[in-house]
Amino acid sequence: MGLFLSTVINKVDSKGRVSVPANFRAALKQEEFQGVILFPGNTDQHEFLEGCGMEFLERLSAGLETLPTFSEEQETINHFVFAAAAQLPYDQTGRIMLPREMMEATGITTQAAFVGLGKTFQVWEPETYQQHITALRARSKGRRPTAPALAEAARPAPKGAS
Amino acid sequence: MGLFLSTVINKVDSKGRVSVPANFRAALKQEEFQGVILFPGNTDQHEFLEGCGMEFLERLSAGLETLPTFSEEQETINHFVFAAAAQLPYDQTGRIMLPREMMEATGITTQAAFVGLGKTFQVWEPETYQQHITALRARSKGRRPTAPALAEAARPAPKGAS
DNA sequence: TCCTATCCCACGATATACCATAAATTCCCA
DNA sequence: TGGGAATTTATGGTATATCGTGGGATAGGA
Repeated sequence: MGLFLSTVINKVDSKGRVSVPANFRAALKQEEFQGVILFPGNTDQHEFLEGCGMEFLERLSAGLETLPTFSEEQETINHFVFAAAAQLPYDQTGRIMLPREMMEATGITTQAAFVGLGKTFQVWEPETYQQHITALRARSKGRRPTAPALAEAARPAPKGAS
Repeated sequence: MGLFLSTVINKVDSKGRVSVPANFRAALKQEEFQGVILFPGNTDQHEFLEGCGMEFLERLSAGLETLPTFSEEQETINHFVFAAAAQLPYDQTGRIMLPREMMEATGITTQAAFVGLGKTFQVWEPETYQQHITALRARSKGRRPTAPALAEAARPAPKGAS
């Protein structure tokens, strides 16, 4: 399964269409549903969209089944993720249509930043994202967040682990 | 899996193309994706690029899945590694195209130094790298750098156990 | 009917494929 | 041991294909 990598800013036209970056589409090429899933990102301030492929959602759903059925926690996630999600197929040139309410919630008007985060991605209004990433950087100043994680990955074993 | 060894300086042409050193490519030969991944090295001062193969990133991604989905910690690392990463396939002669913003961030113009670091490598503007290595040398003056005992590393591998 | 979503084209920018050359290395055989 | 010959590697230029983008046509639903 491919990973979503790098950050791309694409234009949103007057009809609400945006090109999904070609490498994002490539990461989802072998999936059955040809398109992406978007749902509101942060539950407090809906300032960005979370995105993924259909298979990821299915895995997430499977993970939620470990929580007690009808528990408040499970219900909360169900509402914020599944109920609010939009299943957006590509048109023939690889574009999707952003639902109006998602554009309004995120402030996206003429541009959208696609931010690859590995198994998922995010969609932001570019300036809002810039502020977000600046804040993130300031918070982790001095620390090197990548170092411990890389040491983890460098370990020889995890290939066949499950 | 091969290791990235030695330091090579290659030319960057007017289109931003650079040859990945042949022995680096050999280290990634058996990987599915024929190319390299680059992302900003130091998060504070982006003066060099970190490089690796796709499988390395996939293992890193798998490691991050042990963190809670959508957690802040996971998201922070994702932003610094995946969002800033570029997936660069070789052309038919083993070259990659350096993204413009990476060249600007590192000061790379006409030359790039590929520095093998074992499981990963780095890409520097040659003069900047020279300063860096000089500083490193000064800092370790008199001391003698040591590595973890080899016996420790050999232990987890049951294959050749005595 | 009107509105909106999907399809169908067409265009410009740019990345990728395809060539060709030169330097360096390895290989082979005298 | 030395001197080519054949490969590999790095590098440069040109052509082709892909991607993002825009606009118009068509179909379907309210």
